[in-house]
Amino acid sequence: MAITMREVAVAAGVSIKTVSNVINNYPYIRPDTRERVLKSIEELGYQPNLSARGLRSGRTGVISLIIPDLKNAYFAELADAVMRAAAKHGLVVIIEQSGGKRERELEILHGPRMRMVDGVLYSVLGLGQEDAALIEIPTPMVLLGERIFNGPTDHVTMRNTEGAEAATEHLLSLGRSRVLAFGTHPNEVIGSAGLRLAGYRRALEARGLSYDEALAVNVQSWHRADGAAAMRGVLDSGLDFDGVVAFNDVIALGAMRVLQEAGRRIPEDVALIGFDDIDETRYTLPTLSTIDPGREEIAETAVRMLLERIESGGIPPREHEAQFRLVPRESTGTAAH
Amino acid sequence: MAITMREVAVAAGVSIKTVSNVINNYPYIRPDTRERVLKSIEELGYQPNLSARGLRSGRTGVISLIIPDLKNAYFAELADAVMRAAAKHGLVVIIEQSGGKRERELEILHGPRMRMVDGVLYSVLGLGQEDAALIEIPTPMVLLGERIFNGPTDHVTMRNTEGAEAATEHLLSLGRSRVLAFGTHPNEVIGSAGLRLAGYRRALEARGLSYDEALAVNVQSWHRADGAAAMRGVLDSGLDFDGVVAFNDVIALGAMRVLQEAGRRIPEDVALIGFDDIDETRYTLPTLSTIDPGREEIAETAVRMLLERIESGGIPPREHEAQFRLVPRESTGTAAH
DNA sequence: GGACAACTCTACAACGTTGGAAAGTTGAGC
DNA sequence: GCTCAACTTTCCAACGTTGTAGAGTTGTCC
Repeated sequence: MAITMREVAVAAGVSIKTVSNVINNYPYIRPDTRERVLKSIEELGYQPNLSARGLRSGRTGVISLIIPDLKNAYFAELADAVMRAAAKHGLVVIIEQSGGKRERELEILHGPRMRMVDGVLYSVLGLGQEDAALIEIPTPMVLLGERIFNGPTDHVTMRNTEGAEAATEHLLSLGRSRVLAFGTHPNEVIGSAGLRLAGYRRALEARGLSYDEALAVNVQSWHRADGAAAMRGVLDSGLDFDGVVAFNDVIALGAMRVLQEAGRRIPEDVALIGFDDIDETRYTLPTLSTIDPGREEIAETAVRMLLERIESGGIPPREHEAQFRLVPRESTGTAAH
Repeated sequence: MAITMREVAVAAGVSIKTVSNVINNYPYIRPDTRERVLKSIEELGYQPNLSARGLRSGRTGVISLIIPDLKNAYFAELADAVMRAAAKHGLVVIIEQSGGKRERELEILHGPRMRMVDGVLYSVLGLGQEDAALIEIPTPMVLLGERIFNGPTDHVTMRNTEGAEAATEHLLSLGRSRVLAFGTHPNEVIGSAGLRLAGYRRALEARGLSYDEALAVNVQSWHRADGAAAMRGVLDSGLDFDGVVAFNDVIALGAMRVLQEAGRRIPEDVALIGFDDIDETRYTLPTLSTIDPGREEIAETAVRMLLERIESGGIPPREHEAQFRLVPRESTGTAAH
C-alpha cells in the first residue's frame, strides 16, 4: 500500500489535518511545522490519493476533451494545445473520440465518465441545434468550434467566415477569377462549411463578383482521400478554374496531389489555399498557403473559461472568437521568402 | 448534487449494498429485485461516482499513456489505437506528453498522477538502461517501443531489425545498389535507430554486400524538417545514391520533398521507403512505400497485458513482438495497382 | 493586566462506494 | 417436520481526504 497522510502525520508528529493544511497552502502554519511536514512528505515519498481528494472535494483535476478523431491532424494539434494549456493549471486531460457521430457524442456526454471530470471541452460535430436540450448537462462545459447552439453555453470559436473571406480575397487579389469553394456541405448554414462558404461569397461580393454555384464543390467528409476524390470529379467534369479555397488543409492536400498528377502546376495553373495551418502544410511541395485559426488562443481561452466556470457557477455564458491569420506560402505563389 | 446509490436504494426499497450488488453483477439477487433496482437507476439517471469507487476499490478505470508528442503522426495513431483497445475493456486513457525528455519522463513516472491510474503504457524515449532503477514504480506498467530496459517489465515491441531488413531487401531486390540508411543515431545500439540500422546491415550482408558508412545519414531528431535538412545536406555533399531506407515516415516525406525540389524523380532516380505506415503515406505524391509496424496488434496486446498485470500481480515479465508488414507503394515503383 | 484579534493546530464528520460477514429466507432431502 | 445447503439481503466498517468548528496559543493595544 502506498503512503498516506496518516503516516506522514505520524512521522512529522502532527495531526492528519495539519498535513492536509500544509499541502493545500493553508496560510496559518508555523514555518517550522510546515518545514517538518514537508520533510516527512519528501522522505516518505508521499503522494496524495486523487480519488480520495476527488471524493471529498468534488474536484478531480481532470477535464475531458471531446473531439471527433485524433488521427485528424487538426484535432491532434488542438489536443496538444489543450493539454499544454491545461497543464499550466495543473489539470489532466482525458481525450474522448466521438468519430463525429451523433450517437457517440450523446453517449459520451451522458456517460458515467462525465462524473469523473470537473469539466468538458466539447468540439461539437455530430449534434445540431435540435439537440440543444441534450447538451444541458450538469458538468461545466465550454464548446469549441462553431456556435452551433444558442443555449446558455460558453463558446470559443474561430472566425470561420472572416478567415474564408481573407483566403478568398487573397486569391482574388492575385488575379484569380474562377475560384473553387472546395469542401461545401449543401444546405448547411451554421457549421464550418456553411460559415466558410459565407466568407467565400462575401469576398466575391466585396469585389462585385457574382457567386457561381458551379464553382462550389461538395466534399462531405473532410479527409484527405475525400479531397482527392472530389478533385478527381472536378477534373473529370472539365470545369474551368484557376484557384481553390479548400475548407481545410487535408482536403487541400488531397486535391493538390490529384492536381499535380493531372499535370496542373501549382501555383501557376491553380493557386491553392487551405484552412487550419496544420504542421504538415509547411513541408509539402509546394508548401500550402493556409489560414491559421488561432489554435493556441482557442486552447488557452477555452481552458481558462472552463476553469472559471468550474470555480464559480452562475457565470453568464460568454463567447470568444480567436484571431485568425493568413499564412501565405508557395501554393499561392506568395511564400515569405 | 447528483444522484447517489442511497437515493436509488430508497426508490427501489432496498439497501444501498443491494444496489451496489446489482451494479457489480453479484449473482445472488432475485430477478425481480434486480429489475426494480435497474428501473430506479434508469428513472433517476443514477451514475456511479468514480472517485468513490476508486477510493474504495483501489481501481479507477483509468490508464496512462506516456508518449513523446501527439503532434507526431505516429504517436497520434498509436494513441488512437490504444484508446480504442482500452475502450473495449471499459478503460479511459490519459495521455501524457513527455517531449522525449528524460527529465519530463521521470517527472511523469514519479508524479502524483500515477496514483490516479491503474496502470501505465510507457513509450520510452528519454530514459536509458542506466535509468533502469528509476522506472521501478509501484504502478503496473507495460513498455512500448524498443526493449531498452532489461528489468522485470513487460515489453511490447515492434520488429525493428526485421522490418528494416525487409525494407532494405525490398530496395536491393529492385536493383538499387547504393541505398542510404537515413536517420541513424551514431553509437546508438539498442534504440529504434540502432536496431533499424542493424536490419539494414543484415540485409546487405545477406546479399554479400559490404556496409558503407558514407551511406549512413544521421538525422538526430525524427521530424519532417530534420529529414528535409538532412537530405539537403546529402545532396550538397554530392553523394551518389539510388535508394533511401528512411527510419520513419515523416523524415522520408521531408526527404522526398527535397529530392523532388532538386529534380530527382521518385522512384526512377531514387527509390524511397519509410517506416511506420502513417495514414499520410497513402496520399502523398508519389505514395510512400513503408513498413507497417503492427500498430493495432501492439495496442491491443499492450492493453491486454497491462490489464492482466493490474488484475493479478506477480506475473512474470513477458515480451511480445508484433508482426510487421512491408507495404509497397509508388515510391519504390511497386504500388499494388 | 485584561480584552480581543490574530494566529496555529486538532477532532470529528463527512464524501459515495464496496468488502466481509452476518442475518434472514427458501427449498430439497430424508 | 427437521436439517442443511443454497440463495438473498442487509449491516457495518473502511478507503484517504478535506470542511467545519473549535480549542489552544500568541501578541497587541489600551
